[in-house]
Amino acid sequence: MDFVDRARQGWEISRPDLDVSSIEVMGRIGRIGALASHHAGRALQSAEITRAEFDVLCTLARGEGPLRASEVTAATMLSGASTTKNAERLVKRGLIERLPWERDGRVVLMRLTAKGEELIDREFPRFLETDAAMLAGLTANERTQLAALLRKVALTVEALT
Amino acid sequence: MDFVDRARQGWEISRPDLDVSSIEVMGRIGRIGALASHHAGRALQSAEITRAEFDVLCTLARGEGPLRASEVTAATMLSGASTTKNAERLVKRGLIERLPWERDGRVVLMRLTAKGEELIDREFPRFLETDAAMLAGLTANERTQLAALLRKVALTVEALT
DNA sequence: ACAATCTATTTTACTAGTAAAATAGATGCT
DNA sequence: AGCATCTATTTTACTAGTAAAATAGATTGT
Repeated sequence: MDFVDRARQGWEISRPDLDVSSIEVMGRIGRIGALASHHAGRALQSAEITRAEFDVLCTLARGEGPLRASEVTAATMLSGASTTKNAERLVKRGLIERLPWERDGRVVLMRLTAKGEELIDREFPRFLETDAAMLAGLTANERTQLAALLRKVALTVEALT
Repeated sequence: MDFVDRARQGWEISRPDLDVSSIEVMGRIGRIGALASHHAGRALQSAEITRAEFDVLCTLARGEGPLRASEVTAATMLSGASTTKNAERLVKRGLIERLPWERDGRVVLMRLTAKGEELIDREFPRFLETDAAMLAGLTANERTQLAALLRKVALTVEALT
């Protein structure tokens, strides 16, 4: 009995006429996402960094070369204002640097510093381990299947504007 | 090519030694969850209600009878302080009411008003429809499979404290 | 019974995130 | 070229969420 089984049971009793089957997938995605995010947040406290800041660093770490602020905004799914604030905090901590872009003076490029790279080298593998631990209940085959199904959903959802 | 395919490609180039396969599942869960949540938030603007407030109302709607504030806190995964604030806003809008519990004076019970029930009757089916639309790319069989796999993950993750 | 302790919720003080306005640079049209 | 328009980022003013302290009621041990 997971959280969604209990929720579904509740709806069955209070609104038996509704077809709530979509929560079997979407409700679990929301719940697992929130739990995983809380977990990661707690794990990152030792690095004195927030989940959002870690997301920014990961985005930069996996990008080829510096990224525009707007690219970071798109990847993190936060507002542009948030990107400015996160960037300020990360610059202050010496984890990233901002550079102008000579081809367009409006653009601000963001890049990891050596210290930022180190933080990712240290924290990202730990992050991957906790993520992997959450999939411990599945066989390799099930993981592949699950990834493929989620990929289909992701493509549908990303297409909805 | 969804968001995670691009992220994975990035890691492959910048950190080819790391096994980032867990993001195939966990990264997509996070991404789909965030997109779905943004979507729902936008849809609820017409009802002048936030996602968090809607979650509180749904929790109460599917519960049998009034729920304790602490039960709402557990279900929404927000802090107790947030439950107090959300409850205040919802009481002010006449969508819920707070009652004392005679068996324990510390406890505050929360219950939907008729107006709150109406809002759920109106908005929850619309919410289910958008959720269902996100699964449009899957066959009925795939949906069942996906739900079963996510259920396993949910049970693992919920067990991690 | 009553002091110490525990528990549920609220309050306080603060941090993070946002929408909309402001700023500054680029582009297009004549 | 020059003015209107568009675009990228930052600033401002505000809302939502939180941790920790405060409050108030319950429980336990003597």
